[in-house]
Amino acid sequence: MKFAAVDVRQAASAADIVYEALRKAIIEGDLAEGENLRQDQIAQMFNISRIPVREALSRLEQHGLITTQRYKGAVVAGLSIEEIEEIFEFRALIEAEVIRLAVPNLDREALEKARRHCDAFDRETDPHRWGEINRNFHYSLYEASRRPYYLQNVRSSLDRIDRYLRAQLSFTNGVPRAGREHEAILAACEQGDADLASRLTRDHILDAGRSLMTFLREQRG
Amino acid sequence: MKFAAVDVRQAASAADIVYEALRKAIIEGDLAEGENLRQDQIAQMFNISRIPVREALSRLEQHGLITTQRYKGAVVAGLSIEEIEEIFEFRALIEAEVIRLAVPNLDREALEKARRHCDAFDRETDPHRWGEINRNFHYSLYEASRRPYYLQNVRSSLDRIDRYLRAQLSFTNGVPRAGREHEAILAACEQGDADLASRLTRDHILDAGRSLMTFLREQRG
DNA sequence: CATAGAAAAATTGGATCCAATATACAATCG
DNA sequence: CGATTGTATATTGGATCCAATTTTTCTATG
Repeated sequence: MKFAAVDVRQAASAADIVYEALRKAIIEGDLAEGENLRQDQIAQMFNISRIPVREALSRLEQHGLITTQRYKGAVVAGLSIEEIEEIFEFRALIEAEVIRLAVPNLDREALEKARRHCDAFDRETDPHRWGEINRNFHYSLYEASRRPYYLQNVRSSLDRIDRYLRAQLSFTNGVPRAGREHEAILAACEQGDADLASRLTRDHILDAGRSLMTFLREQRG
Repeated sequence: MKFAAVDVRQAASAADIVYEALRKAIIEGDLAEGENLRQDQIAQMFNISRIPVREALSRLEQHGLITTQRYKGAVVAGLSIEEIEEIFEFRALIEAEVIRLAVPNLDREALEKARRHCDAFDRETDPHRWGEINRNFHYSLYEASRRPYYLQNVRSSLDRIDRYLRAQLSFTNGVPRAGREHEAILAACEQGDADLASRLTRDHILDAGRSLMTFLREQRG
């Protein structure tokens, strides 16, 4: 018997849907840090019971996106300046290595894809989309590293600080600079210079971290 | 009225207890990879309902220690040779950096603690304890890095491959070598040579990875 | 005896209900 | 009037029950 190849991914469970929705809302900054997350309220929003909501919240807590206290509930986790600095330092280390490993494997297709995301980033005017496109650009290069575990950690660390990064990109004029740095990274990749791409990626992340720090220090006083 | 200050930490929930117990069993290799984990069976072992068990399993899945399929249940995750290699490579990167950051902060107390764990590792004859003592030794140095996020990732990556490492230490004679490498790392730390400690840590992890690879390739055929 | 199909058992995800505890607010007492 | 105590409400963690689906077992048939 012949049949079309169908993506038979298991339909997402309710807990999966809630988890993804809350994760997205947190990393995009739609849920402010410190905001209360009531199980019942979330359950009603999705028209489900609290059971899958609890499961979703438990997962979010494992990833450090929320904190929970018995009888008190969950709140969106806030990060101190020191914690944010540490995560940027970590990202610089990991992502510099990931792109170093990726460069030898980058083919024409991957480079073209990265080019499209790079251009899209420069053209985009909606602040809410910068974060997404920024991820797409970096991931399109990182994927060639063929290191799923590294990528999982890249994603996890970026998830934690993405909302701050997005806020900074929106409130300051960090976008043109990020765009230029993207161009330089992509050029190094196109020339097959792994060391240069690695150094530029590291600097790109540390620069963004420093900008964010000054932004936050002044915002938080 | 005077009274003693008491640690009023919230008693762990049932889900926490199950999570920690299963995590320990998996990383210590008491649960073999591929082994089925039935919610009902686990619930009965702990005399609780399936609800907290499900929550614990959901968390374990987030950490990559098990995989689940609807209507089929959970199995202890097995890692391919490539996945294990990648995790060792990742650990080498992270832990080399962590110890570099730690060395300047190591005080007399931390060094003495590390020395005790180092000696205990050499003296220990029970294979089941090597993994634990190995962790204690490395963590006692890493903690001085004052990088909680790095340490979280160190723990998470070590969790995934610890059972293979323990098996290899038990079945081959990798312990004396690891002991010598620990000595060298500790000596570099005592001399305040961060770069050397970093290089030695990196080599220590990569060496262990290579030993494990040859062990596994021959074991798996 | 081998095999296809039906029935039974096993197993998970989710809904509803209950117990435990924190918080907010009213009642009481000095 | 302020402080303290009691009570009602809000909220979470867990138990029990139900629905959906897979796996296994049994049975009928060629």
